[in-house]
Amino acid sequence: RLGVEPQEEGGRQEEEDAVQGMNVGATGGLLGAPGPQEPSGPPPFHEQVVPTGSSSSRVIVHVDLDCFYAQVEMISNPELRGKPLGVQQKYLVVTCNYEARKLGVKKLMNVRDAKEKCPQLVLVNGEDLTRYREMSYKVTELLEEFSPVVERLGFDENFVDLSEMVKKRLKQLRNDGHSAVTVSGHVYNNQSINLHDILHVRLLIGSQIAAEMREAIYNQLGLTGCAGVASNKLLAKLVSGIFKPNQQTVLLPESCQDLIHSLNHIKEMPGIGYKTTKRLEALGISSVHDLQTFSSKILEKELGISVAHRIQKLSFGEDNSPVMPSGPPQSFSEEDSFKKCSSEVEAKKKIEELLASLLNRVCQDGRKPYTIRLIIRRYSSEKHYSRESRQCPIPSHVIQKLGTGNYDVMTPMVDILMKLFRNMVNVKMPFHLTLLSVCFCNLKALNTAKKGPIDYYLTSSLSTASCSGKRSFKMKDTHMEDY
DNA sequence: TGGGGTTAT
DNA sequence: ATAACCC
Repeated sequence: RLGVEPQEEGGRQEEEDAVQGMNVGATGGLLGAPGPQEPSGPPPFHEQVVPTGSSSSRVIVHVDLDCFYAQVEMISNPELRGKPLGVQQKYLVVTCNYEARKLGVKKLMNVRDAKEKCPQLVLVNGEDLTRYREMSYKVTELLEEFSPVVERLGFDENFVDLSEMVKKRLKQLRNDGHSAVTVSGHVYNNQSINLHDILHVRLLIGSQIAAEMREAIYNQLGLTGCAGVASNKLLAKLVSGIFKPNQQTVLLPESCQDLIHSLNHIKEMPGIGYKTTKRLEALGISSVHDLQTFSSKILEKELGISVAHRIQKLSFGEDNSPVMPSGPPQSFSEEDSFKKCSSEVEAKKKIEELLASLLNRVCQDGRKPYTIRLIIRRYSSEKHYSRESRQCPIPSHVIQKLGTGNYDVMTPMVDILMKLFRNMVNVKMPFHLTLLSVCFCNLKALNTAKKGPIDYYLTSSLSTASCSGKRSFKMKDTHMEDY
């Protein structure tokens, strides 16, 4: 099931996947040397078990763009190339290019510290995510052309399940009856490749596809990035970061333990976050080895069976979570943080601003949100930050006016949001907020032409009306009562 | 710490 | 509605 353990299901022959008549040449690309050839070693890979197909052994790629926001900014303004560049949100440098990193700038560094370290640092404001978001989806869509199963992680990372593509290429190789399989990019640990091992061969083909993906992303979008190829998402993600800007690496199964033990602390394990790390540390667990060898029973009692089981699997490099196709977003939100907001009118202005941007976005998306949410963060001196939210359904008459552009949808929405606001914040008492956010969720596709017996009643006469993408919602002068 | 996202409970 | 996770 986990694909990490090559031995798992011994010798069944799956005719479909057997590669016959393939002349396996020497190889190595960058690093590969033919593996040791024991006289009574493994059979040639075209005779081996190929546990692919349903669930056994997968080939996963993790694609991770280099300093994504900075790259987008350099494309927007090529004069920034070659200079140390930081992208600023409020008083933070959230990311920076490699020129800036060489000079000591780090991600999420305070602007003052960054300027001190690097006085020549050029800063651009990155609080408006629009261009980043658009470029991000172009990357995902490009990857979806290779294989439809693409999962986004943030704006700059994607997982792709290559298992089916690899299977097809193996078949093709068999039909062509020849050709050496070589690796593209680095092999983790400089491990020797064994072309008689079908798992190695499949991962090498994955590395070739990964290289093609990076080439396509560069040629079509002008972006560079890293890739990691392995048998599950955890390992692919960990290995993608081994050679850092604009390179790729593949993990062969025999080096899996080395990879996970190269983590210095469990907090570096994707899936183990801030809270879990604290709880594990309280149990005396700090290294991957600590977690591997800790009593499962006690861990379950402490963290619950679900989390305990999942993270202990992770500590062995095992991760059976599927690559879930992300598809279109589940929610749209806009937020703004600030030092202080302490009056209702001030809050209303900020909420109107957030809402105006959101309405444009949701309009361009084409689907309609059925739920709206308001999120706040209250000032608190020491407490680790926590947010509060209130949500409610969007009235159906408002939903229907949502993409039409003809009616004022701001006013009823602002009214709803201010009710949510007063539900959370007692405006008769002093308050101090440091963040406001508005979120549209529960998105549903417009009813398209297909008419089930039920669909008929749900169809709105206005549902496909105009949204050119040019018009924008105004914040002042909010009554646009043109019928 | 920003300005986003996701899923699970 | 919150809490955890991810970037």
